[in-house]
Formats: sequence, C-alpha cells, structure tokens
Amino acid sequence: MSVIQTIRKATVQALHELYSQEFSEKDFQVNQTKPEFEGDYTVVLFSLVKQLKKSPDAIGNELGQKLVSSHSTLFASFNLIKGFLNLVVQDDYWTGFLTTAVVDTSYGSRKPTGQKVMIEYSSPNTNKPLHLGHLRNNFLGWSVAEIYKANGADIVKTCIVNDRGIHICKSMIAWQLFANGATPQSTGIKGDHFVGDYYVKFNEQYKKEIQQLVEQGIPNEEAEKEAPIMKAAQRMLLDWENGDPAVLDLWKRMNGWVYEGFDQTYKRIGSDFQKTYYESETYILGKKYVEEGLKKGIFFRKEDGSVWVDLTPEGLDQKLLQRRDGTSVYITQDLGLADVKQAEFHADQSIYVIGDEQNYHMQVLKHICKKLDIPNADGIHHLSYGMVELPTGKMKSREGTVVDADDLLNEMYEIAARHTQELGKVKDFDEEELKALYNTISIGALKFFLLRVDPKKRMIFNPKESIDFHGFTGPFVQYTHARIKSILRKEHPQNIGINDNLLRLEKELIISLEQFPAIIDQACQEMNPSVIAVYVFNLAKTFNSCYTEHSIMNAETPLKKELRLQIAQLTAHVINKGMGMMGIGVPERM
RNA sequence: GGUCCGGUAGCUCAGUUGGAUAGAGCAACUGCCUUCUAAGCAGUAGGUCAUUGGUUCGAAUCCAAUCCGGAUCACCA
Repeated sequence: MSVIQTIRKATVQALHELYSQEFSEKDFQVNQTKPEFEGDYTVVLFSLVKQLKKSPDAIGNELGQKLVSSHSTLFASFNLIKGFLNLVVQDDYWTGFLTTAVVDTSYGSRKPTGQKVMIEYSSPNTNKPLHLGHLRNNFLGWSVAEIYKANGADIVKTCIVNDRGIHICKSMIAWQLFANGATPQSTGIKGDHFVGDYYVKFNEQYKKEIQQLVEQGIPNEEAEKEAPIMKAAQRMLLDWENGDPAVLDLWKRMNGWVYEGFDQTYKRIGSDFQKTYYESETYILGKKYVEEGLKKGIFFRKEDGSVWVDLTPEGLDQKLLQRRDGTSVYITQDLGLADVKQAEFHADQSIYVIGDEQNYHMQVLKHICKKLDIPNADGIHHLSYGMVELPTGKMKSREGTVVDADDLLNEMYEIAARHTQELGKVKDFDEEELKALYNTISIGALKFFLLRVDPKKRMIFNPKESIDFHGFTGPFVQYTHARIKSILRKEHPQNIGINDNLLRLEKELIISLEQFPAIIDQACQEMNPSVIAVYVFNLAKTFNSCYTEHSIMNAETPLKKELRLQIAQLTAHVINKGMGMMGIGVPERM
C-alpha cells in the first residue's frame, strides 16, 4: 500500500477513535506538503470543522498527536499551520521502501488482473502515406496499451485498415492515366508515397477538369460531378464492388505497395497489432444488424426504403443506417466490426483511438451497440484526441500542407545526429551504435513531444522550430538515464539496509519514486500518457538537481554512497519503465 | 441554431474528488565545466488564470451569463 493510502486509512481510524463518529476517506483531503513547509504529506482539516464543531487547530492537535503516537514507525512528527496538518514521515520508513523497491525488478507493474482490453488504433487509409496526425494516434494507442499492461490488463491491439472506397479508386485511376506502368521498384519511391503521389495527381487533374467545364459555362456544382476523371473513379468503385478481376488486381497490387511502405514506418516507430481487420472484408457485416434492429423495432424504415435509428430520446438526432438503395454506411460497418471483434476477443473494455472530429459518431455507435445488446457495449470507450495543427492552421493533404511522417522522422534523425556530433559526444561509438543512438533520441524526442500533451487537447506543431532536445523533452530524460548508467557501470549498490538521515533532495526523490505505481494507475484511469511524461520529467529534473548538489561516488560516508546508489538505480528503473510505456527507449550512454 | 470541447506568462503546455504565495519548458538576462556526462545545474524577469456575477472559511478548479476559438449535427468515410 502506498504511503498516501496508508495515511488516509490511518486518519479515518484515528478520527473514529478520537470522536466516536464514522468517517470516510472522502471527508478530508491528503496532499503532498508544499516545499515551503515542513512535512511530507498534509491533511486538510477545514472540511472536518462542521461535522466536529471544533476549530481546525483543535482537531489538528488532537489528530496529529493521535497519528504520531499510534503510527510511530510511520510518522516522526507533525506541525499545524492555519488548518493544515503537516505530517513528517520517518526517514526509516522511506529508506525501508527504497531497499525493498530497488531489488524488485518488476517495480511499477501490477499482477495480472484478468481484465481484457481491446485497443483499436492507427486505422490508416491506403491511398496516402502516414502524416503527423497518424503519429499522434499511433503513439497514443500504443502507449495506452502499455499503460494498461503495466496495470495488469490483458491487451489486444487491433487495427482497421480502410482499404476500399472512392479514395483508393482515385489513386488507381490516376495511376492508370499517368504512370505508364511505373512502380515503386522502378522509381525507387517508397510504396505508400508512390500511391499517395497519384492521389495528389488525381486531385490536380480533377481541379483542371472542373475549371475547363466551368469555362464552358457549366455551373461549378455540376462541373464537380461531371468531371471525367471523377466519373471514371466512380465507375471503378462500382467495378470493384462487382468484382471486376482487372480492377481487383490493380487494387491488390497498389494496396500491396502501400502496405510495404506502412510496414517500414510502423517498424521504425514501433507500432504493432495482434489483429488487423480490412474494411474490404468487414464492410458488409453490418447488414444483419439492420435486419435485427428492424425486427426488434429499434430501427425504422422510411417511405423511400432507407433505414434509421431515432436517438432523440438520448439527446441526439436520427441517424441513417442503410441507404435507400440497400447499401450500408460507415456506422453500419462499425457496428458489424464491433460485434466481430467482441466475438473474437471477448474484451471487457474496447478502446477506440480516433480523432475528436468523430466524437458524435462514436457516441452514436455506443448507443446503438447498447440497443442491439452487443456484449460489453458499456465497455466501449472513445479515446478522443485533438488534431495536430500547424501555426498556419489545419493540415490538408489536398493542399500539400501535411507534415509527412517519414519526412519528419528523417529530419529528426538528422537533427539528432548533428546535435550529438556538435556536442562531441560518444566518440568511441561505431557506426551501428551511432545509428541506434540517433534513432533512440530522435524517435524519443518525437514521441515525447506528441505524448506530453493531454490527448483531448488540440496541439500546434511548428516545423520551423522543430523539436527541442532541451528542457521538457524526451532527450532530457534519456540523458538523465545515461548519466545514472554511467555511474552504475562503475559501482552497484550492495542492496543493504540503510539507516541514515535523508537530505532534502534525497527524500524528494524517494517520495517521487514511491508515487510511481499511483501515477501509472492515474494514467490508466485517464487513458492519458501525458501523466507519465510529466511525472518522468519531474523525476529526472529532481535527480539532476540532486546529482549536481550531492556526489554519489564521493559521498560523505559509505552509507550515503549506498543510499544514493540505491536511489540512482531505482530512478533509472522507473525512468526506463515510464519511458517504455510511451514507447521510448533509454540509452546506456549518450 | 442544437450538442460537445477548449481559452492559464511573449510562445508551447502542467495544474479537477475546491486548499497554503498559480507551476514547468522554450525564448530573454546573470552565474557555474582541473571534481560521478554542461543534452546539465543555480538564479533574475515575466500572470486581471477570457469577462462578469454567484456558491463558501477558501475558486484557475463548481454554477450561471457573456465573449473568443474549434469540432460536429451528411443517403462522405
């Protein structure tokens, strides 16, 4: 049990014994004591005043004495300032925690709870390469999965690939028209970029054709429908749905190119999935729910034959589920997929990592799943994240204002390499080691940058300023780890018991280390990796202060040295584990 | 127009079961490498927590109204 939990329980009991009334942990607050006061944790007394009809000072004195006398191994003393009861925890208690935790190689991981959690993320389209927005999605999904794992959950990572539809047909048509049989192999262009280029070409040609038609006096709206290249794309979509072998063949070929490209990028950023679903295989699945919903009277059919669900009682609108021509729409596919996934994995919780533009859609999906009695529909959760924007505004692929994922990764790599060389670091690394280090640093900087912000907030990325390697960044934390490892290579702690007075920074570090499991828990509850990022940064900062202030190798006494080695070792472990939950590696040297 | 989300230092962001004098990083300025890695440390400066009112011992945090920004409400996905 954590210190703060112990204090809460002890306080409930002490209050009960003092005043013969029932209390719960919600009747008062326990916070970490502000640095300007003496103490480690603080019980806020104001909320007890009404119930006890006593002054805060009176309660504080009685409670403080009671706590210190009944928990003498935990508390050293207390002091009382304006209704705040500051408790000083025994140094022995902290060092006792330290010597136990430092030998626990799994510190920070809970035992398996049996809870099964499905996380769907990434979900790319196969007509263009990944961009910065996808990276935020990937990093979030992967990280939340790791956080759940650390909290004892059994995780299934899934991905739904949007491999069919008009957007793919656009790339296909443009390739037929303009490629002259070129391939990624013949041009040396990465497959997903290759296909994406034809998507861009389609839009250029489409624009031209619209303009020509408009110049012929055709209204803009009509021109958009009548442009030959658009009509060709629509025809191709029909041919695809009718199973035209030539179209299917081209489709498979071009998707294959894209997957090759995606695989490279996924490998580079460390994304993986246990199960990948393809929309081309799942898009018809929803139909049976339409029938079922109609039978149960949950859905209704309008005069034109289209099928709807009425969600006005839930405060939403009516939603279309099947077009009048009998084809299904986006949400219907999602219904089918939700059920298939559930049948395959029986998850208690199903998390969808999707942009906040789909908040409404996901709300509707959950309501319908519940109405249809899809198992564990209550466990559906939309992990909604904000868009990544440029200083100039939203990224738009059609206008070429997207930050491409591969380009960005390459650029980061170059910066990491240049920066490392300028600092004159690791002169004795061979080429392979250097490559690995530049990768670790650049990917770490990028992941940390995207994960340190609360997912639900929109964030701004300024490519000009690029990403810093100083301050609240991945490399800062990685550097702290490398520093510690440099010491531990020279000397390890003996892992003996410690009985020594703690200096301010030593104690601050141990307190922080002790909070790690609670931090993981919070990050898990909130599905928010930024909680980990902030924590790990603060830990590293405190360590660096301590490092400069108090020498480890030349400590005042052998016992001090042992203490600081233990702190250093546990700090390295927690940094490693915390960064690992964000998919960020930590180097031994940098 | 309805619904949802956001507005905290010049910039990027922390800070919700309401708690002590609102915190980091970047940028600016001042110091610190003959001592465990200076991708570091110590310090200075920078605030009407969008605005107004309310709730109470106490509000960046809760409530109401207003202003600003965004998303969404498609027989697109």
